Amino acid sequence: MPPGLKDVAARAGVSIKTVSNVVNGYVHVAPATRARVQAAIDALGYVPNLAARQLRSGRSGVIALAVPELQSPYFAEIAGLIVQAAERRSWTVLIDQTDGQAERERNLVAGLRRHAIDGLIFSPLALAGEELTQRDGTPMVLLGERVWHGPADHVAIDNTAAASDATRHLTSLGRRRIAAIGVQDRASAVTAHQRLAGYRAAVASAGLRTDPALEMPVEGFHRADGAAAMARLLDAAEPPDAVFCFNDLLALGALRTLLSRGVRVPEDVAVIGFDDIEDGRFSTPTLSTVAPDAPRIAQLAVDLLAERLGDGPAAAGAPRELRVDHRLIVRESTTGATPRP
Amino acid sequence: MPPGLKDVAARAGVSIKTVSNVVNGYVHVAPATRARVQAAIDALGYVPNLAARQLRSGRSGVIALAVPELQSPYFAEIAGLIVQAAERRSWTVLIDQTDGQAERERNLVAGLRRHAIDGLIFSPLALAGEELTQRDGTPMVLLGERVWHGPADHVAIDNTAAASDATRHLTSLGRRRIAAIGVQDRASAVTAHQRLAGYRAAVASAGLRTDPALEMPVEGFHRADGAAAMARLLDAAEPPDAVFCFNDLLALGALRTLLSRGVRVPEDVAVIGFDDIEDGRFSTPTLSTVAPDAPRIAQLAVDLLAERLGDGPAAAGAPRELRVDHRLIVRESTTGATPRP
DNA sequence: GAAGGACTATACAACGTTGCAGTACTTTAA
DNA sequence: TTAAAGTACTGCAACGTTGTATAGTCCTTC
Repeated sequence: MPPGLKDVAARAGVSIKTVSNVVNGYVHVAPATRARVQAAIDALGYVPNLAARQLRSGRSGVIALAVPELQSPYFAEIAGLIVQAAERRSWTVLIDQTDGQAERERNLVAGLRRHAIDGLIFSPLALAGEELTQRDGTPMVLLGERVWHGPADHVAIDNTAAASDATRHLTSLGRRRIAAIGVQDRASAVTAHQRLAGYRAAVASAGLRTDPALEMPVEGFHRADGAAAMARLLDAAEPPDAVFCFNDLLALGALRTLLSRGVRVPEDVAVIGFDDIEDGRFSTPTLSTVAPDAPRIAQLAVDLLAERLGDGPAAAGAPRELRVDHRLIVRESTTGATPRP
Repeated sequence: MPPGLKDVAARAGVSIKTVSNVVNGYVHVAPATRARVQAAIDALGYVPNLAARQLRSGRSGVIALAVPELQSPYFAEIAGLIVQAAERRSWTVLIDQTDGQAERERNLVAGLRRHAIDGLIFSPLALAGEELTQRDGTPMVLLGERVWHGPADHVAIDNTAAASDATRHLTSLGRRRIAAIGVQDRASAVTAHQRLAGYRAAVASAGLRTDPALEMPVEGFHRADGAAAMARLLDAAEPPDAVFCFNDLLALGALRTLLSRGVRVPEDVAVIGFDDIEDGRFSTPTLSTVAPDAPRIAQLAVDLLAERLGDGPAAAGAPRELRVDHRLIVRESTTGATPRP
């Protein structure tokens, strides 16, 4: 049985409440008393019981982070960064994997964990729009989604602009038949819609014709999906001379198909991805991509949540929409080999 | 203010304890009463307060998983699998990233989270041996480490045998100068030591001479470390004709260096890794590797913890050591191109 | 026809913590 | 000189839940 305030109090010869005051850094405690209590705490190895503290205060010090899947390097990176940012506020992060299942996402939003968490940082995949209304009062910050006048704060890059940047990079290299891999029909696939819109805009503004045959739908956003989509593109009547993939995993899959069929990258087909995951820096060829400012996304998400959780005046305001920078990273898959590392 | 048992009880016209009994599925509740209580629960949207429950029962329903880093695909996969396995027992998993820092690992073992978690699944990197003694009573299961008569259960593959299998695959292809990438000096790097031992054993049993110049040390186990180590090998007087990398990330980094220098894989240098991460199935060439039975590792770790947490007789027994299977996966990086996918 | 058992429901006390109110003493201000 | 303000500490209640004890009812069974 681990020691409680009671045991510390008995050993130090003070009341329970005084020990509590010492633990919580209350100012009006005589130095001598404080030292005595602290000695007892150290001697017994007292650690506050968080459950009891939460029961009293209503705060758990735990926030949840819900992502579609941790296996995806981009989400793994975001998760790591958010954990770091939360640590600076001495919060613990509970990571929830939704696998993109609407049911699980709905549970989260409905507040399944209710009492257990103080706030939620959520990267939705299956849900969008009004479905994302947090039913109970738990503060929520959304990642990577622009919810149409949604009730929650959110942090995201400008997906449309970023997709345009990537596509424009391809047109600026003189490519004429530029394919897109990553199209999704589902109304909730907002990110895919935005990237498609950005792609189309850039294609059109380069004076090229958009061609439905070049817009490849995918089931998921994994390497296998990218590989399969690329195979279909190569088997078509008029194969593309460049591909914009909606994330790096798709791009790496596409790369695999191209190389295994002897298609030269970037000479025959240029490839650009999205996310700047580590894999793309070591693939052959290395992968051009669009890099969101992930550390900033993480920091802002945690900061926004902190504001909502604070007791200050900013706690309850209108939902805020924060935009984070992105930048184009040019590597071998679009411009060819660079000098050896 | 969310409703509590009290509110449900008032609405259903029963005592608080009866509601508690319904919630916990106690059998001796009259069907009519049960229905009335359930209706009240649904109407009010009652959700049990986990903090209060934990305070009473001492159990939080949360286990912690501590891994060096989530960015590493292997750990991300393990984490996902453990979360799934834990879910079947309706446990929540709190993921802790140690970044391989001894200080953080010590904190975990010392029981920093004490009251908050029921058990710990731990993949140590910086700590080994007696340092891994769990100070407070929290049950712990270790992953991937054989702690010398350590006090905790652990689950691991036979690293030495697996490393031998990988190396033997290279010798069986007729390779004569086989390098190893991933050597680590630190006494706590048990996994690296075991894989090195397996490598040496296989080299020796093939009648080849072990050569210190072929055993490449690394700082970490990332792509960049593999790339740098491979560069050093290629710059040496007698470059190898095959490389066994202690994990797939190192191998992918090595692959990058080889290909960017125009070295053919596997014709000039064969490469094999360890872990079977998804990246290796889509790299060019695809990566031969050793695949631990990760789902089984996850399942066993959770099962062991469950036994320790159970009130049954098995709760307190001698530490157990469970061995999990592995298998060799041969792909292009050792045997050349396969028919197109 | 009475004793024993199964069934249904309740009351009360804890789990460990903190907010609030209160006591006793000391210092400052009018 | 006395009221007011400040300091140092204590005691009690409450957060929401569940284990134990208890009490009444109904059904067996000898």
